[in-house]
Amino acid sequence: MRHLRILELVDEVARTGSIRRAAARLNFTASALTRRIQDLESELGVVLFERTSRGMRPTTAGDMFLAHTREQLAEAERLKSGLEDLQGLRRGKVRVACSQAVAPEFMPRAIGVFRGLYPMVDFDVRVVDHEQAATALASYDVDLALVFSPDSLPGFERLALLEQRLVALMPREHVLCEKPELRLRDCAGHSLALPDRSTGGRQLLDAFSARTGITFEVAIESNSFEFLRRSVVQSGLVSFQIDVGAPAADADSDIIVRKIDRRDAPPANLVLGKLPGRNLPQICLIFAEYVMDWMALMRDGRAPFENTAD
Amino acid sequence: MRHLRILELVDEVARTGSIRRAAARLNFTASALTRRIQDLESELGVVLFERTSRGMRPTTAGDMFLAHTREQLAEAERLKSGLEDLQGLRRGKVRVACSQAVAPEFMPRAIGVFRGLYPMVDFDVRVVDHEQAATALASYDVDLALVFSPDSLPGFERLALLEQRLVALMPREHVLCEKPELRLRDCAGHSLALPDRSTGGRQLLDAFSARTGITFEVAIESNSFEFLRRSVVQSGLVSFQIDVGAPAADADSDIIVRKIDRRDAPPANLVLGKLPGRNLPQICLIFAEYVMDWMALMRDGRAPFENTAD
DNA sequence: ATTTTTTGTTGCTGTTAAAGCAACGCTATA
DNA sequence: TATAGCGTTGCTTTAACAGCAACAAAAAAT
Repeated sequence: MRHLRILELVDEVARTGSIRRAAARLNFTASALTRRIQDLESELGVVLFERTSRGMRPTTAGDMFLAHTREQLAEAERLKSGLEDLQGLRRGKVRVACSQAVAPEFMPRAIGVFRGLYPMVDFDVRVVDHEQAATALASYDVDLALVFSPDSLPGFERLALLEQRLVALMPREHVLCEKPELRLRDCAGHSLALPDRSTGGRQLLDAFSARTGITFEVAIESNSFEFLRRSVVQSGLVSFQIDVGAPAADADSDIIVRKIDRRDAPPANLVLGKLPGRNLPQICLIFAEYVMDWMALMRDGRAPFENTAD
Repeated sequence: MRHLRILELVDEVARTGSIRRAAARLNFTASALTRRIQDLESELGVVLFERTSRGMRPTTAGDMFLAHTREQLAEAERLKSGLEDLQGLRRGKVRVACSQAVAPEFMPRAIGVFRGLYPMVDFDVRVVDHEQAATALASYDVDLALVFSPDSLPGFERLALLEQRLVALMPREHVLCEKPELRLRDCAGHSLALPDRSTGGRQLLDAFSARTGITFEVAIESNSFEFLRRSVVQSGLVSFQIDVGAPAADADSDIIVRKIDRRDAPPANLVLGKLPGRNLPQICLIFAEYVMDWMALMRDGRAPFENTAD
């Protein structure tokens, strides 16, 4: 939609913080960009950007205009999606922020199957932590967020949630394998590989420590779940993970998964959310509903891929 | 905002149902308008209007686009209002649909005082019945609606309501003046001047008739409250009105006001509302809050103008 | 049945808005 | 002090767009 071009311009200027950088990304010249923005400012009778020697910084008015801009652009996307839906073609782009726990298994599977149904749908998936998810939603960088969050966040409207248990990961030959379910205090004596403090799972562990006084031997700490998982095998450590993020329990896996007793780690939720009050494009709604269905199935124990390990 | 021009164009075409009429209203030529719309259609890859021999009729896609259009235009207004609000000057236009009952007294007073506070604010007030109020809100023709409505309507988000009693109007020398409060059956013997069936007050009367079997002598029926009021004096009839629409009870008035017993006419509400989910421009919010305050005062019996008759 | 009116549309022309190029003044950094 | 990066401006070119007159088709009026 050509008439929304100006909005894209100011949006890009705000994002890059520079006219020249924005111009480069938009295949535009800096001079033309300057003019467009000057025209807009004089038309509104308001200065939108503060000109510093380092670039452009939105003023208060600029921030207001930006909020408006992003809302209108998102609304236009929604219209386009709706019109295409009307023509029978389901297509578009779904942008979703998700936590690391669902990045290796849940999301790829979900999207894979979904794209089998709607091949024209593109995806943009970025892995983030809680705060990043909220800000990405707020700035219309993503349409949906799927994060593991113990309690409700502001700026986050819940669409569906799935209760998640904490599980321990350990190598096949580990002594803790014997019990079908573990208490956290059983793990205290062993060397652990823990996710860092920004993750939801770690917060549960820290809460346990604070409550009971039991401390853990943290041999390895990392912000990469994938790294932690490898460390379980390579270094013979015990790590923790969220239910949905744990590797599939197939026979020939090197990693054993054991659930943690409910009393030690209170249930927390994997929650699918959007920006409050925002109307999502048709295709995003379809995908959201699809994920919600999937989560409902998993809640009922009929997990769509736990038993279909390929 | 110049980039929203195309939206205004399609909006006007849809409203007038004709390119030439729309062009005339927009100080445009029909040829230019045709081109703009053709360009838009080819850009969207969708036909927005069905071309009939009598003019233009929106297609399904056109309706979707129109909804989008009106929302975006309204949103732009909101932004403008917000920006002006930021500069300290409170100005803009408030468009409100109201029922006849509040047209002669309540609205003029409210707006008069309000404009004393915010002189830069323009008003567009149109008198409508219930259904018209809802459609006017839905098509973004008005920002607010103040109507007398017994029960809640769809497409109508309540901001405030004020319980209203039914009152009888009669000439000074009328025999019914003696009692401070009337039963409806007392009025049955007298010649009446009634509002027509589209009004809320009349619906209360009809409900009473249906319930009790008591019928009224309808000497005059009209859709004009002003006409009915004059008829009370000129023809010596008894008429009915809503609390807030009744003439001020000052000493030298020719019209006497008597409340109807609660048992006869169940309380109904004067309600201030907006389109559900819509974000109103700043200035409309300010006015809405102002009216809400006023209604709260009246509910507490401290009516802001019943005793200040000038 | 025929004229008149009204509808949207199109070829052509002039105007206006906007993009690109090169250069300028400025500030922060090396 | 030199350099690199910033937004901005004068000038030229180009693309978008509004207006005029005329056209075809359908409805309304005669």
